[in-house]
Amino acid sequence: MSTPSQQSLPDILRATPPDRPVLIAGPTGSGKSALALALAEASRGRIINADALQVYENWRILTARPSAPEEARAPHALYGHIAATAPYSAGHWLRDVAQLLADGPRPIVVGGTGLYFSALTEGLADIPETPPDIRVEADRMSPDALRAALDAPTLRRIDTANPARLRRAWEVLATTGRGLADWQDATAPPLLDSQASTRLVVDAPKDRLTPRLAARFDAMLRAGALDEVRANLDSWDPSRPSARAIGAVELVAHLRGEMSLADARDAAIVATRQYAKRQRTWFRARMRDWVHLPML
RNA sequence: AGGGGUAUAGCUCAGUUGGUAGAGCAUCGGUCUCCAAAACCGAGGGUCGUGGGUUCGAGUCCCUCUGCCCCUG
Repeated sequence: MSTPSQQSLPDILRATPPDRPVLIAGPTGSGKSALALALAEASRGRIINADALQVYENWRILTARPSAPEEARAPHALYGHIAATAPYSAGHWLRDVAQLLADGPRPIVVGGTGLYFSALTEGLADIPETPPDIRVEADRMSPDALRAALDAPTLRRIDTANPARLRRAWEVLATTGRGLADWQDATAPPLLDSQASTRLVVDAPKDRLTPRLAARFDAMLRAGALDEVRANLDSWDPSRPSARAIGAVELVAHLRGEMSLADARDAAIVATRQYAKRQRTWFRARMRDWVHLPML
């Protein structure tokens, strides 16, 4: 990853008082982590992870988590603090962040998970966690059955063609007895005041990012990604949230002899590219009023 | 060299008794208030290897050539 130029950093710092929170969003491989680190070093801030997969303890190489030497250069939080077997979601993350914002050095929230940033700056309905057994039940139900059980306001609001959204809505209704739409209407103000924080998006043009993503995956392989995946092989469970790391399923398939390394590599790179596209779409549509910086 | 098979979208393949082509994946665009590196929605893309022939009409039948695969020498 590239280091931010000496020119843009002072500009950013000048615009941000010492205690002002900084948010840095950007697609994978856009160099946002390096920017965050430089900023944290220069302003004695604390880097807070906003990436759904970098929270898992078992993936360091595969999720491009900051290395130990990098973590030593500035305080880091919410990196690898969750066990591979544990459930985690936007709600967990927001609660973790709330504690970190309560006190401590200036927060520099950096990551690529758009939903986490939206939860932080726009709010997230404070819905109780769904118990595992309810979730299992939802997984077993057909889309039609889920639809039939939902309340009208929620059905009107969600994408009823999306099984994941149907399941989520049903889980909320089943555990709380209250419709998802109703909960969302009661969403409390966001944890972070957008006006009182510096919000940055690193724009990464497709033409420049695509070759980088391929090179980065190859670098991960050279850095020992296969060994990292091998260490997860015995307890591998594809249904776990931590199993969603891009490249994990592909490399597991290869280690099990179901796919050549070349095919696994290609598939992982394709998945990475598709992910970056979704991130770009989110940032473009939902972060219009953020400050957009060009990728370095 | 002889025999057989095959050649349809970027890739892997479907195309019924001849009526000017479809799918999955990829690509491109979008949606998304908690499994979000997830899930979902939409769009573009093919002179059907070449040249002839039969026919009102050929991806579909016949012949030529070319490429690839298998078998035999």
